[in-house]
Amino acid sequence: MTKKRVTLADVARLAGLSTTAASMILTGRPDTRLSVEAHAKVHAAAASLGYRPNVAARALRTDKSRSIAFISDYVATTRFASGLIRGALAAAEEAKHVMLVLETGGEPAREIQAVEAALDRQVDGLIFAAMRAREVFVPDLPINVPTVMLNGTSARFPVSVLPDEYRGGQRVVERLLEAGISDGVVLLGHNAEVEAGLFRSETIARRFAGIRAAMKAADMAFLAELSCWNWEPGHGYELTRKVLKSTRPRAILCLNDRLAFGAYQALAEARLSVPEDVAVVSFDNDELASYLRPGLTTIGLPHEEMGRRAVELLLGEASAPQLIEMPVIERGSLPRV
Amino acid sequence: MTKKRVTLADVARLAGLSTTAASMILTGRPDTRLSVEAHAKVHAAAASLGYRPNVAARALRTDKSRSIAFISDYVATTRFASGLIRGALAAAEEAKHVMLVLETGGEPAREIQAVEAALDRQVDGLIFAAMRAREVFVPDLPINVPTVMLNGTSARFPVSVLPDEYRGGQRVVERLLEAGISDGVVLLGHNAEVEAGLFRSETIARRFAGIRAAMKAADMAFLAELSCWNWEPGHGYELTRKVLKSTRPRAILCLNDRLAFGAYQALAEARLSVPEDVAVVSFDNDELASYLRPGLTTIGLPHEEMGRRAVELLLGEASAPQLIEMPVIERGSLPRV
DNA sequence: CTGTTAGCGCTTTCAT
DNA sequence: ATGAAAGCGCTAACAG
Repeated sequence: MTKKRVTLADVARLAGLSTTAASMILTGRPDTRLSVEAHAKVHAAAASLGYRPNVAARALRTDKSRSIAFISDYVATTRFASGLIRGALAAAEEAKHVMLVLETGGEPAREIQAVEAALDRQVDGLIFAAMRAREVFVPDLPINVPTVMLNGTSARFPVSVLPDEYRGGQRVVERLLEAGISDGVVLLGHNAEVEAGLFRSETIARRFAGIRAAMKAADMAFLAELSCWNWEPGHGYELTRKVLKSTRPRAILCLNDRLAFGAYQALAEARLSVPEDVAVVSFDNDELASYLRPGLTTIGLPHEEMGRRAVELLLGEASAPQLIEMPVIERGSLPRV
Repeated sequence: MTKKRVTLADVARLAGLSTTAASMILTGRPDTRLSVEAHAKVHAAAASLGYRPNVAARALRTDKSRSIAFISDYVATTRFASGLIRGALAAAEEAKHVMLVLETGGEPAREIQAVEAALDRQVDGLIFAAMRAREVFVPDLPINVPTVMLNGTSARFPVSVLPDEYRGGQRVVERLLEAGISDGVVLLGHNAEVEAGLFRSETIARRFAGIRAAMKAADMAFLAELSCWNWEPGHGYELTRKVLKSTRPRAILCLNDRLAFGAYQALAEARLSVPEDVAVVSFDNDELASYLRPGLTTIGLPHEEMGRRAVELLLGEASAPQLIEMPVIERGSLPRV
């Protein structure tokens, strides 16, 4: 159990060389000219002993720990955005880095602890991730490692990765047009404050902006705009039920998939079929979207790609914010003409 | 940016003491008898400089890195079991540890890399987590730190944390009885091979065993057993549709919430209401369960609790496998009498 | 071409 | 009651 680990000195000894030589050979430094024979001996020794470098020791010496920290409010553990962490994990692995995951619940005290815990371990970089894209609280501590904001922004750290919501908003309208639908569209999930960027998320405001811009460009107007504060299935259900009493929309544009889910329930209750009677299109590409019958056509939040990009920016060089394209996920709730 | 970090030596110098004294005071060693004054000076110096210990250096010296590794197949990033990671994260934080998360996709090569990456960083313990509880592949490497299996088992490492599926199986039947339902129950998601423990998961086999035992104890028999290999909404829908053609069940017992989701769709289509016409009960407590109308009563997989327990076992002392209770989550698809 | 030496920042005997 | 010195495992100057 407590068999001592093999050290570089052991390898050097077995190879009959100095630790310096062993170190140089094992780390593959280019400028050094040790004999081919020496290389062979060291590698053989390392292999036979099962040598593994002690990263802590190396970090102490080189100031490079080959690890990064992923600090998030809730995102790490939310179905909704676990894609962020998965993408980040994959990119980190490719770069032979390891990722610490820290959750803060959005509480300042835990934020501080998390940053300190990460910095104390000499991480090579920090990712601040947010469940809802917005200005992220970053504790006012000295941070002397590269930092990127993921699905959020910070005045202090300009490098951020965000979904291209404006373009996504345009796309959903364009997609409606492609389906031959240019009127009778109900907007589900409107909220004036959010649209003004006051709450929830700046990026959602951009989603609205994109939608408005495309509507205007196509000279379209909504048949109705149904407002609610939260975007849960229950709200989608109630609002859709209500609107169906007074009018018969041709399509429902939902601000997220959970609202769409509720809309489906109300539509089914009213014996209206999707997409023949009423088409539905939405945002997020929640797992839900594939469970629905028919599958929900939705503008996906590219979480995995975002997570990956964040790590690449962190480990490479970058200074500009990055907008990641939101793909149209075709499923069947909105056919093409 | 590259302002050098404050070291213990800086603190000692400012306090006018040796690093030894500073170290002892800051780590709060009990047996030492430095003057109260010395304590005050060191703490003041540390605070004014914003001193933070270098964990890598400390780890090198003490062989304790205050970090653990969470190695999983997919679980870290799956909505289904992100609770595992969240619980583990919370417990690690409480114990002032940090958690490395590694994903292997179930590929042996990546498993090996992950274990090596973790061990190279001197982690204090390893958690192997599986998305589906079963015998987990653990690479055949020397592992000299405490290890616990989470939602899985390994012959090599006896400490494991699993849901108490047998008891959960019994509970669902007992709950049906409480609702006054003792016949007309359809089992949705039967699979002979799985039940025999041959595929998918050993724990699911125990779920079946618990169900069977409780049925027998109550002298009940299923009206029908609908088999399928995968447990996706589509299967639940199709099978329910089919069974409704020939019979009218009083209740549907689903092996997971996704099947139940499909069953709801078929029931709605047949204009049968839940729970008045047909009651539904299920397993997992997927997020889905709360979206349904009415909410789905389900036997929850206690992921968060499991993750938490795994870390506690890892950091404390433990040698026995742990069975975590599966709670009945009441929602409305199965009223009490 | 290869080895010696000196730390990285910290804890820990062991003296004083 | 306090400090000097050694050393964890590794890398990087600098000599040979």
